[in-house]
Amino acid sequence: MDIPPRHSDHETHASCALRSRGDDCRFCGVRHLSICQALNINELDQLEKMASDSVFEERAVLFREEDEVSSVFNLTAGVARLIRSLPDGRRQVTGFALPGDFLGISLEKTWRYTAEAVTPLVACRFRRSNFEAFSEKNPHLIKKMHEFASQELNMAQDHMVLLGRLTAEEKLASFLVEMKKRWARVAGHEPGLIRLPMGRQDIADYLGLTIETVSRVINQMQRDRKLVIVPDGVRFVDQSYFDDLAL
Amino acid sequence: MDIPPRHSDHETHASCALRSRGDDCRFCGVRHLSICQALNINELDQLEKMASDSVFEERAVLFREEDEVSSVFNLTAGVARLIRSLPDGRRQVTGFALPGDFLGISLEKTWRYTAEAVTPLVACRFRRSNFEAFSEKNPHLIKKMHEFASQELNMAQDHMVLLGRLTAEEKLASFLVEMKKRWARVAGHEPGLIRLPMGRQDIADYLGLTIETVSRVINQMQRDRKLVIVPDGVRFVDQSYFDDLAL
DNA sequence: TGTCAGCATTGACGCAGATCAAAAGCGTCA
DNA sequence: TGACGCTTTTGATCTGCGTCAATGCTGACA
Repeated sequence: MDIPPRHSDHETHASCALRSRGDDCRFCGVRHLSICQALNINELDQLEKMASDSVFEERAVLFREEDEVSSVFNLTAGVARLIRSLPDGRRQVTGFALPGDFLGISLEKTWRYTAEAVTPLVACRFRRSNFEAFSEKNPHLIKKMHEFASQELNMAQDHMVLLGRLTAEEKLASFLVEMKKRWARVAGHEPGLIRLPMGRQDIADYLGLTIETVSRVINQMQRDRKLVIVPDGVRFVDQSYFDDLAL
Repeated sequence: MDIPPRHSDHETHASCALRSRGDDCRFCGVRHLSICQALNINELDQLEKMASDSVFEERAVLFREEDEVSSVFNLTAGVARLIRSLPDGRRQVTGFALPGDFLGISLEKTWRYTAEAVTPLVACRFRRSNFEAFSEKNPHLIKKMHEFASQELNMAQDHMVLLGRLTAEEKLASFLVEMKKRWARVAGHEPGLIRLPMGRQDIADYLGLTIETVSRVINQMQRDRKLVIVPDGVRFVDQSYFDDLAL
C-alpha cells in the first residue's frame, strides 16, 4: 500500500489521516493524545528505539481474539474497529480506535478482541516484552496506562447504558455526538464534518442494532432536517436535537 | 445496625457474609481476592494504619455519581450494586460488587456511578488522599490496580456483548453462570446454591430487560426443569443447559 | 461505457420483549 | 392474627425493532 503524502489543507480528510511518527517521536502528531505524553525527552528516545511503524491496509487484521499478545500498538493514523464475536457469528463492536489510542493497555497474555483496520492505518508498534520491561522501569508510564484504562472503563460503562437502556434514535444520536467529540480531540478543533469511515454494519454492531435500523434512523434524521448525510460522514444541522437525545 | 456474629457452618449464607477485616489485615478473609494480595507484610501493616472498617446497612448509599471521591473502598463482606442513571429515571446496573472487589480503582476525582448496599455490607475504607500517596510509593500496588482495572474492562466488554447481542434467555443464563463463578471464587469452592441477594429489578437493570421479563424467563426455566428457585437464589438442575446458552 | 460486487436504502411483515394491569407471596408489626 | 407495604408473578396486549426481500447507488475494472 502507498502512503499518501501529508497535506495540511484539511486535517480531518481521510487521505490526511495517515500521519506516521516519522521516525522521531518528538514530532509525533499524536504524542499529546497518547500514553507517550507521560514521558520526557530521554524516555521518549529510549522508547523510540523499540518502536517500529506498522502500516495496515483497509480490512487488515491487526490481531485476533485469543491470539497471543506479541506486540502492542499506539495508533498514529486511521481507524480500527474492535470486535468480539459469538460462535454463531453475532458480533459486538466494543469500540473504535482513533489516532492516539493504545491497543494492549491491559498487558494481558492474550487479546480479548479482534482489531481490524477500518481505513488504511499506521500504528507505532512495540514488542510486548520490550514494552513491558520498559514500563516496569517507568512507574509513571504504568500510572498513565492506568489512567487510560480507567478512561476506557468509563467509556465502557457509558456504552453499557447506551446498549441496555437507550432507544435506536438515542443510540444513533449518542454515537454521532461521541464521534464528533473524539474527532474534535484528534483534530484539536470542532469539525464541521463528522467523519464516519466505518460502514453501517459496524455502526449497527457497535450500537446493538441491525444495519436496516441504523439506515432508517439516520435517513429519518436527514428527512427531519436534523443532519445531512455526506460522503464519508454526516453534518449536524440541529445540534441541540442531538445534545438533547445523546447520553 | 447490628452485625451478626461470625458463623462457620455455611460460608455463603447471608448472615455470614459479614466478615470484617477484624483490625488485622493479615487475617483478612478477602486478602487473597483483593488488591492487597500485591502487598507484603510490612506494606500491609502500613496500609492497615490508614484503613477503617465501614459498615453499611441494606439500601445504604456508599457514594453517588458525581460525588467527589473522598474515600476508596475494599469490599470485605456483602454485595453492592453499581448504578448509572439517566435523567428520566432509566437505570443501568453496570455491575455488582462482591467481597474482594475494590471501588475507586480509577483514582479519578469524581465517582462515575452510584454504589448502594444490596445486603448489609462491610468495606475497608481509605481516605483517597492517603491511599493515593501510598500507591504512589508502591508501584507494584499501582500495577495490581491496573491488573484489576484491566480485568474489569474485560468484564465490561463481555457485558457489552451480552447487552447488545444476547436474547433474554441467554442474558439470564449468562448472568446466573457469572454469579455462580464469582461466588465460587469468593467461597473457594463451587456453591450448590447460587446466591442472588439482589432483587429482580436490579437483575433486570443489569441485563437491560424489564422486571417482568426477568421473572418470566427464570420461572420458565424452572418449569422446564433447568433450575429451581429457592429463597435468596437458585439451584442449577441442568448445568449443561446453562453452559450452552451462556456467553 | 457497461458490468459487477459490495454497500446502503426502502418496504412489508413478524415477533421478542415492553407495557399495562391485576393478583399472589411474604415479611413486618400492631 | 390480620392488615399493610413491598416484591414477584402472571396474563393480555402493544410496539420498536428485527427479519426478509427487493431495489438503488457507487466505485472498480474490463
